[in-house]
Amino acid sequence: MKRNMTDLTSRQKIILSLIVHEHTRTAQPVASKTLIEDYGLQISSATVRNEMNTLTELGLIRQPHTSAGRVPTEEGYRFFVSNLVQQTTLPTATRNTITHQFYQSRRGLDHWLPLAASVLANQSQAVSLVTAPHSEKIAFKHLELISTRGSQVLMVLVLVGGEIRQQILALDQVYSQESLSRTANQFNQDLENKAAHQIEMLEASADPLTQQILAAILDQMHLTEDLVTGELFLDGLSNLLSTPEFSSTNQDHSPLRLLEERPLLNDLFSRTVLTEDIGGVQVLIGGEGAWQDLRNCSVILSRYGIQDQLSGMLGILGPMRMSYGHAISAVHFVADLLSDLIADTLID
Amino acid sequence: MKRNMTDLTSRQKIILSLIVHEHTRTAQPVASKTLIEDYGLQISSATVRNEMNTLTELGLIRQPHTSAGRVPTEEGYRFFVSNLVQQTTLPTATRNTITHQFYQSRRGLDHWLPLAASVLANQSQAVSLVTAPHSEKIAFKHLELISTRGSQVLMVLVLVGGEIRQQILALDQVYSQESLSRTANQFNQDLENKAAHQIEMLEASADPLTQQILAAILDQMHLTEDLVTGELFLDGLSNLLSTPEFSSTNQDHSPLRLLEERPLLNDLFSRTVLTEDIGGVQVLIGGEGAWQDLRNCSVILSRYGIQDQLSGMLGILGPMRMSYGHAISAVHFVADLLSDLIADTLID
DNA sequence: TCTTAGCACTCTCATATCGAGAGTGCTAAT
DNA sequence: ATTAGCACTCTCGATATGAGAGTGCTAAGA
Repeated sequence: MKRNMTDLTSRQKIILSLIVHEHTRTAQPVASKTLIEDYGLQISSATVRNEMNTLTELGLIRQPHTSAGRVPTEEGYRFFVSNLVQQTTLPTATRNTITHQFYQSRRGLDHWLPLAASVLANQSQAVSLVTAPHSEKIAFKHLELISTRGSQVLMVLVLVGGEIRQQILALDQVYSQESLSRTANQFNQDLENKAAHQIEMLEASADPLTQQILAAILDQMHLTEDLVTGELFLDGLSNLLSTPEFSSTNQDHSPLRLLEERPLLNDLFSRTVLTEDIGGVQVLIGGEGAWQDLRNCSVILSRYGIQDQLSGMLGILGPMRMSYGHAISAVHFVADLLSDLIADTLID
Repeated sequence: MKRNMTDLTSRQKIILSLIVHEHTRTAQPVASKTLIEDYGLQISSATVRNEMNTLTELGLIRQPHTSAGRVPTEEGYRFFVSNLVQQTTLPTATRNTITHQFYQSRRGLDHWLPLAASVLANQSQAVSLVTAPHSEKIAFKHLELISTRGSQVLMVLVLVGGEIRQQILALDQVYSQESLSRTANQFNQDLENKAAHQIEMLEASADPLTQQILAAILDQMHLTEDLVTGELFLDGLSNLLSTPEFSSTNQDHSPLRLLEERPLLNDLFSRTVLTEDIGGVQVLIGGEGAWQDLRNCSVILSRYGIQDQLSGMLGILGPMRMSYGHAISAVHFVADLLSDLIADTLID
């Protein structure tokens, strides 16, 4: 039973908003009296209680026990996020500070991604996660073969989009750096911008070195890989742990399992933001029935990068009681910022 | 007041060992009766109590309150680790399983390091941490310049040891891939195996492209960088959190701060294993007075890699109450294993 | 019909009390 | 030196109690 805008009077919306806001602040059930005192409502507490009753019947809030204040339910948060949350943009000062940090740091994803994680964690006071971006269409850009010791060779493969793969190859015999370079250059001429299936259709060479390298290249390109095979940047773990939801005795660390187990993360990503276009922010409240581990958590995710070329995921994971307005803005802003930075340095 | 082997009778040593063992198992204070019942000691509980008294006076164990069993003190653990811990090698079956996992996985650090972290976490039931290895003497091995878009160039710099640095350069004008390759090849001939200070002494070139690239190379090589600037692999966080020490209400998440803040980690590393030769395992119990954050934790660290060439750190962080024998063996074994693997694929 | 003052009612939480049980330290006997 | 026996101490869970918070309901007022 999905509620929409029109099911609630504007006063009910205000009260729900205030409950969410106050509960987010204090982590305590919210009493009718608190509402009129702290927010200066021009109605009596009895009226507020009546409205609360209605909201409770609608399943948007609940009382932990008979004589306690109210707490938003999962549904309540969903309604709030869908219909009531405002301020979809970060304060200008904050935006400037963050932007500054990015442009001040050394150029390159290896600095930007941890920074993004750190910014997200600080802004949201939750755990942040950022995956390295991943080429969407995997195509050959450049190859380099570096002789190391004996028959061992370091292969550096650059894909269109800028992803770099490295691998140590044990070849059948010792080759000179010269012949390695010659072979690499040949590949660079022949394979530029070609995808794996195009490369496979090319005529096979008789040269054993070429054969071995080609096999390795295709091998690397076929590692279509899950989204989070690459690096994953986490930050703000202590934020999550110091939250009352996790400190209380009824310990439940299952949300953290999600962060440690790549398959779970992959599942989460592929069933949410992966289906979205870049730029859209998705909010998952309480696991949405699908992720038992996220029972008491909310996740805010976005894809970033360049559509159809290079993209990654970023987002935050926090207790269900969180500042959705701010958190969503932060995720949105950082995703856009990273996308812009990547666009500036895209390798195509 | 440092105790050594000879300060304790052999029976006292046995009792201390048993207390450590039992407490590690149950996380509870150990009673004299438990000891004789569960471990079949041929003496009475009263005798055990007398010995316990002595050990208490020596500061090796303590009682949480008047009528409770005994718990090892920090000092007690230190004595145990220094003098009593046995079995410095993992069971053969375990060793084989682990080795198999490594040789079965795809070749390369990017697979080995996370695997090492995972193995350590599983074996120790604690948090594991593994840093990517780092060249000890930074020297030029190979350079590649790849034209991307406009005046932007992707620079891939391979250092002796196999470390790969990449950077996007914004050059003063557009250069053809051909001239980029020519310049790169020139560098490859001139700079092979040279360290930064040797490169600086070379005669400056008048060519603007060469100048820009050289500056970027030196810039990268001068990033002497802290040890853990590179990737850091963590695993087993949930192990630590599900431990009674962390679940209890007297929450203290400070140990986790250590894992999130690079400067702290750097400090820890540089003041411990960095001073050791590769292969030695260091055990820090209760922060050893220097790290307040580690008050109730123990850390077992080792350096791995190739002496004077390429090395990284790995280890575990767990509650002070841990299976030191097993944990130390695990750290030792994984470090050696990684060192061997790296030796096989070293780029020199 | 909507609002609100007033009040009884319920439930939590902090505090105090209590007894059982665990485990010790000590003493005296072996 | 060891140990049986016992008094003693302290924790911990159970039980009781009272204050206070917050509600729901009722009846009066707008």
